[in-house]
Amino acid sequence: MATVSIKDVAARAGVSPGTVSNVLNRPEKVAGGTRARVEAAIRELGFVRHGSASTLRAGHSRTIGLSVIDIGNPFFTDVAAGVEDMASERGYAVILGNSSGSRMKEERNLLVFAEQRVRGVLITPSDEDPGRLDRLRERDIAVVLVDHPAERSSQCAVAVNDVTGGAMAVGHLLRGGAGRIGYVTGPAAIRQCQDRRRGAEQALAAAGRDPAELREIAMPAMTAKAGQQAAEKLLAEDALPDALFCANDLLALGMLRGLLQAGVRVPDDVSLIGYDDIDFASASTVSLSSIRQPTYQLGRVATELLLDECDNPDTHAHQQIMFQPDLVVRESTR
Amino acid sequence: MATVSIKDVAARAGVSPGTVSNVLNRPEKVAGGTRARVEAAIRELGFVRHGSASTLRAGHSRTIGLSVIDIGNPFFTDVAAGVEDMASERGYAVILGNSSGSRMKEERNLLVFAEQRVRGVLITPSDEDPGRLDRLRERDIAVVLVDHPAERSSQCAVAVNDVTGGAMAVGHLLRGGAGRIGYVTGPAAIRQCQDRRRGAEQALAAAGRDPAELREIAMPAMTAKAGQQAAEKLLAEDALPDALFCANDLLALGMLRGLLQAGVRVPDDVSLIGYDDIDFASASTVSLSSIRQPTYQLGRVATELLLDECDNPDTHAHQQIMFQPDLVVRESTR
DNA sequence: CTCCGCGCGACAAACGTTTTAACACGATGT
DNA sequence: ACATCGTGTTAAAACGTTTGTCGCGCGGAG
Repeated sequence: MATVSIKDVAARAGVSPGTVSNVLNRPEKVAGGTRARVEAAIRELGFVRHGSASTLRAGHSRTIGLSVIDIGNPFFTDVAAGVEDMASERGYAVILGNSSGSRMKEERNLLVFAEQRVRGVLITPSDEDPGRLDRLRERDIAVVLVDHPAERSSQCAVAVNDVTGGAMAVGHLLRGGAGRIGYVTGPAAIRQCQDRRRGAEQALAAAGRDPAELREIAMPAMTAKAGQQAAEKLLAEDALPDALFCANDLLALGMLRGLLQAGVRVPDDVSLIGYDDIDFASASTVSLSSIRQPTYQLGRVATELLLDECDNPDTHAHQQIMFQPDLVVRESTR
Repeated sequence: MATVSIKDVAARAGVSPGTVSNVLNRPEKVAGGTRARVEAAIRELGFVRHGSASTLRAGHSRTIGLSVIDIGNPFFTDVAAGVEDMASERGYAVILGNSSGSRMKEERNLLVFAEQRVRGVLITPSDEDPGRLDRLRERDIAVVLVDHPAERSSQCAVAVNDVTGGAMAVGHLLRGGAGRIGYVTGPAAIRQCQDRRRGAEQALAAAGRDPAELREIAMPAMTAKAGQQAAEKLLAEDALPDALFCANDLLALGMLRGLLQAGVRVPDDVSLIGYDDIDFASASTVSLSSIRQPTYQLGRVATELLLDECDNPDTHAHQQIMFQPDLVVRESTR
């Protein structure tokens, strides 16, 4: 039958509703005996607090939103795992929003977050427009950028240095003797793609080469399928580069499949390096060299910053944290 | 400046709050001119409905919960994609809960769902105890089982025939001339593991062999890491089976890595087949034979059933839908 | 013996929406 | 001219919590 409310619990325990609420939210304020009686009543009646009522009255929820670009990408799954662990340690629930790289879907997810009155939002923005985020902040919703450097110092952000990562990747290719290098990337709006390219160009320059040599193959998505299409595109032309740097491992795995199917040998004909070092990178046909990032940590730390901002708004100091990536060499590069 | 409420909108548009609510929920009930005025006010003030207040008063939310066993497994990511697409087409938001195979976490996620007063729950249960689900139903929360057959006809369920799939896999191994066959599986509590084994045994019996021959290697998780550990376990013994059937592709990929590292050739020394046909199965060192399931469809259809049950509780007829799997032969099997 | 302070609970007023019943007002039919 | 009806809108009562204020009773200080 109908839902059991705080009133029913109060009646059963012989106290007032307010006291039940206190037991729930500030147990230390209520005397031991009373508390025990209330807790017993809660258990017997199977009471579960009405989150909406609580949110409505209290003005805020115990919920945070997480908006990612592609939940199908193991990189984001790992981040999400870190977020979820930290959030549930602190008693928060996570609403996940997947933008699939579509600005419209991202927008809609943020709307859902706003409607649910989440306490804060973790977001890996799919483009550089800060407007949406400002609108959230106007609504008293804390925002922490994930895998994206801060746009200003008045906000928290957690990122990994993508320029360094890009330089590591291409530096490694150059040390392997690569001549012409191709950069397989995703939508131009995605900052990670830009930064990794900048790093690649720096590595070229550092080796005394012209950064403009870098041949860019841009795809509309950063999935394995897109990677395979990039391979087809590349093969349709005459001259294959000596080495390919892919902006993430999914692209690289798709590229690898595409190349192998066409009889191109990796790394003998073409060196190939990815980015993210997802689990599957080491399991692929030719195991994939890649750039490793502290993914799970990224999620955990971002969540910690967000919850600190929520729970201690006065003492909170905004932080911009930048992790460093690592080069992982496997079979796909000379 | 606090949040803008329906009252502010009403004042601005010169109507009563009730009318604004009508514009929001039953636009056809309000006259064209008024509606336009209200909509303008909403836009100008940047009003966004307070979901909690709405849920509180209406008695139910526009939210469903999705509880999966391992969001790190691409199988579930695909299911989740189907769920999310269908849900957002129908105006529902999805709260994702990942149980990581832990009963306690599953329990906690269901509690969060209950607190949020989700309209319904999609769940791939991590064990066979129906008690939790009954408790949800008592609270008027619809439940649809995903990738799990119904326990009774008074509920909806969407599944893929795992017995058939298991039989397909082992039948294929037998046709390849396999002698001793090993079954690498996960926790005994997971039904999929049991059913796939039953199918495997049926295939053995059908080939005139003793089902008891099937050598079972059970692991505590169904991840790539567990698969690699299974390989180590197997290699520590004397006699390797001729063929291995892994209960999912992650186990199979881990097993593959473990075997290759030890110098075992696949499929020459050992045939290997997985289950789920995740994207990465075709990209692995030796591309993986597997059993394909209509994953995305599974999510979509399950959500459709759930929302039908929520939106048309009277006319809703419970359905149990069973899809059929497909055999995908690649390089890892003879 | 009185008074103050304090710990513990009760009371009641919100929070922002939905929804029901009632109402105003023209149009329609007799 | 009157009753009837339909359309569009309003007023007000919920929904289940949280929280600030207040009151009670008890122990210790004066």
